[in-house]
Amino acid sequence: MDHSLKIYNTLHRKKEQFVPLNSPFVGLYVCGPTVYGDAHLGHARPAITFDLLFRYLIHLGYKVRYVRNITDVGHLENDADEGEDKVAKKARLDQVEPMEVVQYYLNRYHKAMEALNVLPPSIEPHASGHIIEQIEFIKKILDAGYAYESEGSVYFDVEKYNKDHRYGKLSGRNIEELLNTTRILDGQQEKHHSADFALWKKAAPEHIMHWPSPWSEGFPGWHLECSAMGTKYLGEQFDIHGGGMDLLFPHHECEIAQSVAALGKETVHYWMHNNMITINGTKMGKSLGNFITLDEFFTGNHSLLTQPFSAMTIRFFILQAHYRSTIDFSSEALVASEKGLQRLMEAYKTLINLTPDNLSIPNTNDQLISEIIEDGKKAIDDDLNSPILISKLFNAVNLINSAKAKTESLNVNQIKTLKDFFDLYVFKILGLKEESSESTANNEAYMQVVDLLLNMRIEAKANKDWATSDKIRNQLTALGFVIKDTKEGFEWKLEK
RNA sequence: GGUUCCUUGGCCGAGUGGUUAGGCACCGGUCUGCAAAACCGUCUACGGCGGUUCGAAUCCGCCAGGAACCUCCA
Repeated sequence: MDHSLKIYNTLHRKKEQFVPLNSPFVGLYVCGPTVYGDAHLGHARPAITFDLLFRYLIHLGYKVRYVRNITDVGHLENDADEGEDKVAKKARLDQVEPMEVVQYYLNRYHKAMEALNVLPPSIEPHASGHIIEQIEFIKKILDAGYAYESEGSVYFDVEKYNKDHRYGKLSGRNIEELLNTTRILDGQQEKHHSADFALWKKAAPEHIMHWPSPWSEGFPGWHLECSAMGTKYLGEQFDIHGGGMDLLFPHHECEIAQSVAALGKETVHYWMHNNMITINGTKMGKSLGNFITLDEFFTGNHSLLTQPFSAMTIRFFILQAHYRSTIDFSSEALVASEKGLQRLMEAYKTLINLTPDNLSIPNTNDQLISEIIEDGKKAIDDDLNSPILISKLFNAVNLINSAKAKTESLNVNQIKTLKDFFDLYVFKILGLKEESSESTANNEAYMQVVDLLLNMRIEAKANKDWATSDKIRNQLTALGFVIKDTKEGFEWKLEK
């Protein structure tokens, strides 16, 4: 592939040229949700970030296998190796089967992702559907000597691993200190060290989610699913592993340790991490209780929201910040995004309906247009810098609007070039789309009625009957229509 | 306490050792019967103190404030 995509590799803390292992194939694994509650704004970020990457890699011509897992077992509350399973707890509270919880929230997650125009991944494996693979993975780690069994559970031996390899290379932690300082204080009987993490947990009698294994009736540790399913579908070595920055330690650190212990080599070439969404400067998170679900955004039904926000506004809001920066949520910021997105989309419509100037009319916009396009491509190549790309799109918006106002000139070739630019970057790569306005045949009559009214208003205006013309406009406005007077007559649309 | 990171104008948010980011808001103008929309233009910046440099908001140090991870979180 001929491209110059650079991505920031958390493993080396720098941007690196992206070179796939087996071009034209690219393996991409992203940590998906634990399905025990509705998706919130924070879930939208990795989904959209890696959707952008997925779309761009496809555009570059790669055959991408995108795996995004569903965690439906093994994710415990409070401590990695203590506490109740999140899904099981929800099931107990709601008095339903754990798999009912999983199915219910998974359906809702899919619906939210579709609204956000996030492409479905190639494979969406469930942890509970890969218990056998996870058991096999544990056996390999045991055989290699980096795990031990203790009262029916199996733990990863971090201290031993750290002697041969470096535990903490991704997160930059010095585990030796951790081991030394916590060893004595640790009250947990089963584990040799507090830093050790569970690969397999023996199920307590009241535990409702458990499977047979060589060690006990139990369930797999949380970190294991990604190692097992990632290598199953993408191979023992694959290109990109993504997820939220909060997963860097311990989750991704443990994944590396598991892979190296079981397979003797590192699995992932590029680690990518999206930053958090903050609210009043503090992380928005499930456990912090300050999150807003995506449904609440769509309905506006939350005390922090002044109005509903569409899925595309959310998507645009997220894309307006670089994925490695925190992004601070506020209703005000979302209103700004909503208006900006509207302006971008309007400009596209304007562009399509633009009457081209004669080719013989000289203008100097060829250079400007190629600069905009070149800079936009460079931006996305530079570690997916969507905010810069968007700023370039707005430069194009400016040009388009100026052409409409006849202060700039665009010929047929330039219009075509700009349209291709928008089609590719706005719709295909950034994944923005028109809000669904069902202009079906059913609406045909209604649209003609509005046109009729506005034509009557034109007549009234011609007769300088301002009372009638204002009455039509004001009443349509009150109903939610936006009326624009133009040189040619009028334009209208229905807001929301 | 340990590790890592951040601090940009009214708000959100890029970027950078010397050249307009962009969006939203505000203000002035063009257009309009009046508006809206659109267009043009103006205005608010790089936390504080030192240092390196011809030049730093950009590099270094210190200080202040904030955040993330070190327990589950995208």
